[in-house]
Amino acid sequence: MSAFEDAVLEVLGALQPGEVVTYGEVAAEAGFPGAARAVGSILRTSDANIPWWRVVGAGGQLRSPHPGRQKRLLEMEGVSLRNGKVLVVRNH
DNA sequence: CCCCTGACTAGAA
DNA sequence: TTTCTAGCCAGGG
Repeated sequence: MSAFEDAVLEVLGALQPGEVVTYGEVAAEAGFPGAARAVGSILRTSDANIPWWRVVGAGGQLRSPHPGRQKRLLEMEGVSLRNGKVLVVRNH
């Protein structure tokens, strides 16, 4: 496991229900600003039990390969969506 | 070391 | 508003 993956998993593990973050934010908080794309790679490959549905693209877009499932999971946690986008993402 | 891929982004057309 | 382009980073061949 790389230090990068470790840091990212830690950040994701700290997320609470209803808390949504963007790929870029996760990368930054993990200490690798600019590695948003690499964060996506981890969600795509990692087998770890991580709350992947709480990670969205910039602007609240659902970029996962299963937007329907993601939307359902988010709404189940009380996150409101509008046109397939999350309204409030943790902003800078 | 080179080249390509992708659950990313910001900015220009 | 939608589409393209050019940077970005970690992985894999």
